[in-house]
Amino acid sequence: MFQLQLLLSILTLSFAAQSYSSTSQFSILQSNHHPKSNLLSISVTEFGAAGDGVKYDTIPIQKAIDACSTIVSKHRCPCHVIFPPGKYLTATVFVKSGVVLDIHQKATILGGSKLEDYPKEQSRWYVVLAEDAVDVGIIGGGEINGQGLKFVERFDDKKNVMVSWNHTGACLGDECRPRLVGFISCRNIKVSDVRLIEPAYWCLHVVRSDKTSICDVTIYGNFNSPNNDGIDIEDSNNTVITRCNINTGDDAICPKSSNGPVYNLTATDSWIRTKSSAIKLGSASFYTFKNFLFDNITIVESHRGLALQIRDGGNVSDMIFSNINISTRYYHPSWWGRAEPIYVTTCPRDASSKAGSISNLLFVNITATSENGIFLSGSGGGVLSNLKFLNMNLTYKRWTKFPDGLVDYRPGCQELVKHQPAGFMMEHIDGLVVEDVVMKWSSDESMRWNNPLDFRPSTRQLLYGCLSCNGSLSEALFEMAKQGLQVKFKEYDILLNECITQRAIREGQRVHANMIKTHYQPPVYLRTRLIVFYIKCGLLGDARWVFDEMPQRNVVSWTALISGYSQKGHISQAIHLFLQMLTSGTAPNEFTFATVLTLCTSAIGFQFGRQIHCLLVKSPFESHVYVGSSLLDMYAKAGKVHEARYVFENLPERDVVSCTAIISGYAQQGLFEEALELFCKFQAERMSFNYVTYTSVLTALSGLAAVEQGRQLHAHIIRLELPFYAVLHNSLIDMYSKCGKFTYSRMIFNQMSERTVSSWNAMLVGYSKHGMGKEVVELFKMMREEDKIKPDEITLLAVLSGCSHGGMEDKGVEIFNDLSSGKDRVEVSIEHCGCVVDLLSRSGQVERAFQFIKEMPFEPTAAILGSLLGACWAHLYVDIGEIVARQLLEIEPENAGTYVILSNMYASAGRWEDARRVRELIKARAMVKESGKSWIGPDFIHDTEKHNGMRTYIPHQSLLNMDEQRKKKTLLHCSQGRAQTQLSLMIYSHGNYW
DNA sequence: CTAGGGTTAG
Repeated sequence: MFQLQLLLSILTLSFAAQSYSSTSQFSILQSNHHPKSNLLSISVTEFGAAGDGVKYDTIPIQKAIDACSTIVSKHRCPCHVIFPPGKYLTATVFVKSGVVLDIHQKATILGGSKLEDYPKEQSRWYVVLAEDAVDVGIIGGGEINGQGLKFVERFDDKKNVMVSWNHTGACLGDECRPRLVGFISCRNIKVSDVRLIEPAYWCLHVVRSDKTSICDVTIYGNFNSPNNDGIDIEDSNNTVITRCNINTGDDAICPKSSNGPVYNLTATDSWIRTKSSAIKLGSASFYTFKNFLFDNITIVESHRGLALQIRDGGNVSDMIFSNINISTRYYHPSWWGRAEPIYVTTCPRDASSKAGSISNLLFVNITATSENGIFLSGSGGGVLSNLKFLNMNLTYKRWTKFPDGLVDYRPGCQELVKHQPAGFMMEHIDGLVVEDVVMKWSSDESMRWNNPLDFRPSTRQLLYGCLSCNGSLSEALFEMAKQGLQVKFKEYDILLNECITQRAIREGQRVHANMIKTHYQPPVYLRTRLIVFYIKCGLLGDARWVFDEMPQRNVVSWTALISGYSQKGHISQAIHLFLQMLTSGTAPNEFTFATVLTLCTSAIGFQFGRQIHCLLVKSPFESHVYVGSSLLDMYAKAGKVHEARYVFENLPERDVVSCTAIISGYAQQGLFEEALELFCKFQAERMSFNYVTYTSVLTALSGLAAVEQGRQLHAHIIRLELPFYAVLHNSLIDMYSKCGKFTYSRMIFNQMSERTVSSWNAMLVGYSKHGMGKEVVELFKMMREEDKIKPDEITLLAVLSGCSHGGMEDKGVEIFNDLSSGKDRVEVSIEHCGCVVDLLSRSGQVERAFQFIKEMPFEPTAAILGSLLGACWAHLYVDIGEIVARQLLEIEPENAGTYVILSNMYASAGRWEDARRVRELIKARAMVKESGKSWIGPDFIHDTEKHNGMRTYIPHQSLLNMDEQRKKKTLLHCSQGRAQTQLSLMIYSHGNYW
C-alpha cells in the first residue's frame, strides 16, 4: 500500500517537472539576462518601466506582459518578460498564458502599499496574479517583495500587544492585505529560483490549479506578522515542492481543501522555520487530502512540526513523512502550536462542524528535539486509523520559558485541556504500529515526564477492548445483550462513558435497561454515571428518577443533579435540592459550592448567597479558584464590587475564569475604566485570556466608546484565529455600533454564520442610538423576513426607540402592534409603553397617546406623563394637557416643571388668566427642588439583619478581614442564637465543618 | 464521576 503510494508520488514528481518543457517545443530560449532575441523575451523597460522603486510601474509591466502574450499566441512558444536590475513598484500585474516573469538577480518587484491601485475584488489582491492560464512561470533569481510591514499589524512579544495597524477603511483586518503571488485555475506552473520576501498576507498561493512545480524558492516573512503563510496549495493537484527554504511567521506549507480535494502533493529537500506549523493540513478544509509525500525536510525552531488539524470534515489518507528532522519550541501561546513535533487531530472546530477522518499515515526516519510530546487525538466521530511510526528518535527537553506548556491546544474540541505532557499522547486511535522508537528525556527535573505513553480512556478501550471491538457502541451493546448477567461494573462503566461522550440516548437507555433486566444492583458510582448520562442527554426527569431510587447517595450524585437543575434554569428546585442535601448530612465539596453559588446571581438569590458564603467560611473551600470565581461573581452581580474584589484579591491562585469574572464584574456594573485597568494589569502579568475575557473587555470598551482600543483588540482577536463564538461577535458588533462604526459592525454582522437575538439587538440598538430610524426599520424587516430568530423585549425596545428618534413614528406603532400580539408575541413592559406614548406624541397623535395610556396595563410613570404633557403643549391639546398635568402633580406634587409647562400651555392658548393663576401657585408654594437624602451604610450589614421575620447571619466586612481563629469564634458566637432559617441552622449547628 | 467567568436594554 505504502510502496504504491510512494511510487505514485515519484511519478507525479517527474511528470510535473517535465510538463513545462513538453509544451514548450518551440523554445529556443536565450540566456535570461542578455536576451539577444526580442521575439521571445521582452524587457519591461521597453514599455517605460522606471524601476526606481518610487514610481508605479504597474502599467508598463502589464503592457510588457500583454505584448508577450501576443507573441505567445502568434508564435505558439513561451515568452519571457525580463526585469533588468532595479526596483519595480507595482500593484497587481496579471500574468497570461505562456508568459514567464524572468526577474534578474538584482531586480525586485515591489508590492505597492496603496490598496486603491489593486483590483476592485479583494479576492484578486495579489502582487503577481495568473488566472485561467497555462504554462506560466516566475524564474530568474530575483525577488518579489510584498512590503508586508507596511500593511500588517505585528505582534509585539515583549509588550504582548499588536502594533502598527494599517487599513484603508474599505476593509477590515485580514482583508486589507494583498497576497504576494497567486495562481488561480492554472495549469503547468513553474516557480523556480526566486525569492519571495515579506508578504503582507499569504505568500505563494496556488488555487484550483494542476501540475505545479515550485523549486529553489526562498521565502522570507517577518516572524511576527500574522497570516504570512509560505506556500498554500488550495484545491490543487499534482504539486511538487523541492529545494525550498521557508522562514516565515505562519504556516510554511499549507495544503487547503476549501472547495475541492487536494491530491498528489510532494515536498522534498526543504528547510523550514516558522512560528506556526511547518507543514499544516486542514486549515478550513472540507474535502479529501490524498497521496502526499514529505521527504528530507528539516524543520527548525517551529511552534509545531507536522500538523494534521482536520477540524472541518474531509478525509485524509495515504501520507508519508520520511527523513524529517524537527525541532519545536514554545513561542507566545497566542500563536498556533504548542511545540509538538507531530500533531494529528480530528477534533471538530465547533459543535456544528463535521468530524473528518485520518487514515494510513506513515512516519519513518524521524528525528525530533522538542519541548512537548507527540499529540495524536481523534474524536468521537473521527477516529485516527492505521498510524505507523517507524524508526524515530525523539528527544524531549525544554529550553524556553513560555508558559502553558502543560496544556494542549484543541480549539473547539474541548477548549484547552490540561494534562501532563507525554512522549505520545493518544486518544481515539484505531490501529497503531510503533517500531524502533527511541524517546529520551533531558535531565531537567522541571519536565517530570514520567509517562512516555499516555493512552486516554477512549484509546484504551479501542486498544485493549473490554466488551467493545473497534470501539463501536452498537457492537458493544450486542455483546452486552449476549453476556446479559455476566456484565459487571467495568463493562457498564465503559459503556456508560461512551454513551455520555456520544450523547447516545437510545444506547444508554439500553444499558440502563440491561441493569434492570438482570437485577444488577449498580453501586453509587454507576448510578451517578446514569444521572450524568440522563442530564447530558437533557432528560432531567429520568436523572431524578435514578436519583430518587438510590439507596445511598454521595456528594457527587447530589452535585450532579443540582448542576442538572441549574443548567436547565430550574433555580428553586436546585436550591431546594441543596438544602435537602445539607439536611441529609452530606457535606458539600468544592464542586457543589461552585455550582450552588451560581444559583445566587439573581437578586432573589443574593441573601441565600451570603449564607452560602457563611457556610463556605467554615469549609476548606473558601479559597478554591472555581468556588472563588463563583463567589466573586455572585457579589459582583449583586452590585457589590468591593466585596467581589476582596474575594478575588484573596484567592491564592488566579486563572482565566476568575480574572474574567472580576473584569466582567466591573464592566457589568458600568465601571468600565476599572475593568480595563484590571485587564491591562493581567496582560502585563502575562495572564492568558480566552474569548470570554475579550467579550467582557469589549463591553467595557463599548461603554467608553473607545473605538481605537476596540479596533486594536479586534485585530488581536483576529490574530488568535479563535473558533466562532457568537457572543464574541455580538460584543464586537455592539462595540462598533455604539461608536457609530456601522461599516464594521454590519460587516461582522453580515458575515456571522449563525446569529443570536443579541446579534440583531446589538445592531438595532446601534442604529437606534444614532437616530437611524430607516436602518432600524429595514434591519427589523430583514429579521422578520428571515424568520429564524424570534425578537425579544430588547428588540422591540430598540426598534421603538429607534423609530421614535429616527422620524419613523408610524412604522414604530405598526411594529408595536405586530409584536404585542400574534405568534411571536413579546412581553410588553412599561418601557415599551413609554416608547409608544413617545411615538404617538411626536407624531401629534395626542388623543391616541392619551387613550393608549388609559388602556395600557401599567400605571403611567412621571416620565410618560411628562412626555405627553409636552406634546399637549406643542400641539395645543389644552383639555388633555390639564388632565395629564393633574395626574402628574399627583405623582410629583413638588415638580415645578409641570406647573411651568401648564402655564405656558395656557399662555399659548391665550388663556392668560389661567396662566397667571398657575404662576401664582408656583410662587405661593415656594417650590424649591428638595435635595436628595439617603442613608449610606456599610455594604456588609453588621451582625444580623431581619429577613422575612427570621434572623439570618450575614458575613460582614470585619469577618472577611479576620484571621481564622477569630472568624471561628465569631461564627460560634453567632451560632448561639438558634432561631435561624433552615439553612442557618445547618451552618451553625455543628462546631466544625462536618 | 460532579464545578466557575460571557453578548444586546434600562
